[in-house]
Order: sequence, then C-alpha cells, then structure tokens
Amino acid sequence: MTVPYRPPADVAEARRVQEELRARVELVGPGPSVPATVAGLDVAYAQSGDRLVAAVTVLDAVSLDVVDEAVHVGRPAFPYVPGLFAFREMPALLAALDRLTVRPELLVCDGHGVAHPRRFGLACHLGVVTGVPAIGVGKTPLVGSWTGPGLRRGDRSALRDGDEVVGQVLRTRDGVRPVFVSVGHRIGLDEAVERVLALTPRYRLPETTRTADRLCRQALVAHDKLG
DNA sequence: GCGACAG
DNA sequence: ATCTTGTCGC
Repeated sequence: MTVPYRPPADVAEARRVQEELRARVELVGPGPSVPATVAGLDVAYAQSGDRLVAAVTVLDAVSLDVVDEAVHVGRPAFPYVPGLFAFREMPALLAALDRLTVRPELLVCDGHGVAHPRRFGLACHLGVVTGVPAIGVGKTPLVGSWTGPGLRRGDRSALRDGDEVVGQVLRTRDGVRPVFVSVGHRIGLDEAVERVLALTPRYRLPETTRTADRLCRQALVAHDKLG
C-alpha cells in the first residue's frame, strides 16, 4: 500500500492538486459486495501543534473486533485551511497505512469525501491515492444545506450543494446529532450510508472512528512520556 | 464588504 | 484539532 506522496508548497498548488485528482474519483462501487475488513483513520495533535500521531485500526466488518492497527508519529504537513485539510494529515495517515499487516477493504475517514468545495475532501484523497474504497464521515458540515432528518436511527436527508446531492445527513442513533456521510472513492452513497449504519450499533460515531481515535490519543500520551 | 469554514 | 468546569442523565 506504499504510495509516493509530496505535500504541496502552498495553497495555490494544493488547490491545483485537488482539481487534478478529482477526476479520478469513482462515485460507485464494484458491486453489492460487503467488505470483510473496514479501517478507521484518525489523527491526534500535541498541544504544541507541531507534532501529531496518525492511527489506523482495522475491524472485522461483522464482529467489529479490531484485527490490526498501526500508528505513525509525525508533523503536520500543511497548515489547516478549510477545504485543504487533507494535505495536513495525508502523509502521516499513509505512513500508518503502510504499517498494516491486514489490507482493509474500506476506509472510513474522519472528514468529508465529495461533500467538499471542489468535491475532493480527505476521503476522496485517501481513496484515490491508495486505490481503496473510502467514505467520509464528518461530525460537522463543510458545504451544503439540508432539512432536518427524522430523529430515529437510520433517518437521513440529502446534503445538497447547489444542484448536487453531495452526501447524506444521517442519524446514526435515536436523538443524537446527525453525521455527514459522503462518498470518498469506489462506493455509492447509499452503500456508504449502509456501511456507516453497520458501524454504529451503539454510538453516534462509527466504531472504526472510535477505535482509531482512542489509539492515536493513547499513542500521543505514550510518546510524550518517552521522547 | 461580511461571514463561514472538515480536523 | 486542543484547551477547559461543571452539569445533566442513564
């Protein structure tokens, strides 16, 4: 899963990279195949903001047991700029992915996919660069508007940006705030929603996101204690 | 011009 | 993302 990657030198170059790579996004999946393994990716930052830990956990899609995990300690590769967020975490996430033993069949990213100003959020970027199907699950919106989905788990409503439906605002648990699901790469929107629901039997956020979040936070603390 | 703005 | 106290609820 090793993939060459070069961070852009500035905002203008980053935008050009997105405009170029967006053409490679695939908005549909191979078919009605259910992935056997699903990966969660997340990053934790040190208080100083100059260091980060990227974590990837791989779960059995049925039992949701963690079957593999990996971390990578590094530095932000780009300043945080809304819309260019992926460039910040991409190198560290790719490095963590390289350390996996198990090849995940789907990536669940902490951030948006095509629900992005140029239709190329973190989930698209990771999907296109690795070639692995990917979906974006954001906790807050970046672009688009919607009308409140019902209050029950499974209720959803279209996330629209202009004329386009760029995602689904999905209620993963009764009464909780909805999450924003969008296609990253090589999967359809309906299937993406289906996958997210399968990953949220108990909490608002996918188990993949939760396990990856715990792993990178724990690794960050461990790294501080040492050196 | 002003406000919004994934993590 | 991270900082940060108490508070409401199961």
